[in-house]
Amino acid sequence: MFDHCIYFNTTALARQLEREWASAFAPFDLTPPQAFLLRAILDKPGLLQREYAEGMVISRPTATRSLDGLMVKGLIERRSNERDGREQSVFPTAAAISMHVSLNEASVQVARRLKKLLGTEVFTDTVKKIRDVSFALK
Amino acid sequence: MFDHCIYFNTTALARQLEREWASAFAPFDLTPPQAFLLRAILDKPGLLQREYAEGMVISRPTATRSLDGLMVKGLIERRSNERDGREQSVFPTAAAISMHVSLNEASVQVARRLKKLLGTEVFTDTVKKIRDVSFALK
DNA sequence: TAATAATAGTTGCATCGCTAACTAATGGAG
DNA sequence: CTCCATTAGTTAGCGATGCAACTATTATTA
Repeated sequence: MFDHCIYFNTTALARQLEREWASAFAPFDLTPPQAFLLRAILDKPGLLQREYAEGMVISRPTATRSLDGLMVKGLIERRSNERDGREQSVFPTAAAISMHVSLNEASVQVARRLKKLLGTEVFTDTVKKIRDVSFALK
Repeated sequence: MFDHCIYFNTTALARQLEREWASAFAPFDLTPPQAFLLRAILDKPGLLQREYAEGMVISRPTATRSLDGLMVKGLIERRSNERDGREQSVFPTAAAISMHVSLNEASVQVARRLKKLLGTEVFTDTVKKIRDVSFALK
């Protein structure tokens, strides 16, 4: 019934992909949102929470709680900024740093499997189109 | 950083689209998931909860709770099946039926706007590609 | 027929996401 | 310098979603 609806099909796909990446990150005891946020922090440590929120395209409240979760797991730490008391810079702990490579690898493997399943070209073009729509909506 | 990641871009787009359709359905006091489920029921009344769950690509527990919400709003009713005591058929109330046309229209209008924004061809092709990935993951 | 398996639906629990509203700190205008 | 606006982050409250485990009912099998 909603075959041509971009909302319906995108949200459905998002849920399916969530499951794929959940399996991939399960060995690390991380959910996909946690894992992606951590990967962003590992890639560019020391940014503000706000900046990670922007990068992940989530609201700041969501970022607060995701970071809370990562802190409970001992994977990040917040450091207050001296020049501006409002800001908090986020850094990965040693435990997180030791996961860096394998975390990225886990994600790459899922993507690789999908690429094979769909064909590299289709895969790449699909991602590009999704990004285009996303960009147009900003 | 996740520019080429299908998970990241799809979930981000899903959240953006959620917002677009939320505005469209706000006048009806319905969230997008509620509105889409109701539209499915209006389109094909009398199916089992399980069947609507399948159609919407959500789990049965989620369907249970979404239908609870629609029932509280007086938009659907559940009827126990006599031949099989486990089953419950779902029907729209008169109140829901009176919303049918304008509900669909509200959704069409958002889609129309996006189509214009992106170009009909790009739009259609994007939806098709998203569906292809979704199908491949089944 | 009695025991077991399968199915429909629900409930408990957890995560993720949002908006609105809040606190605390900084910046700017007067 | 003081008042007001802005900004970073948090909290409260809600809905959506899933998995695991449960109840009730029906179907199957021995």
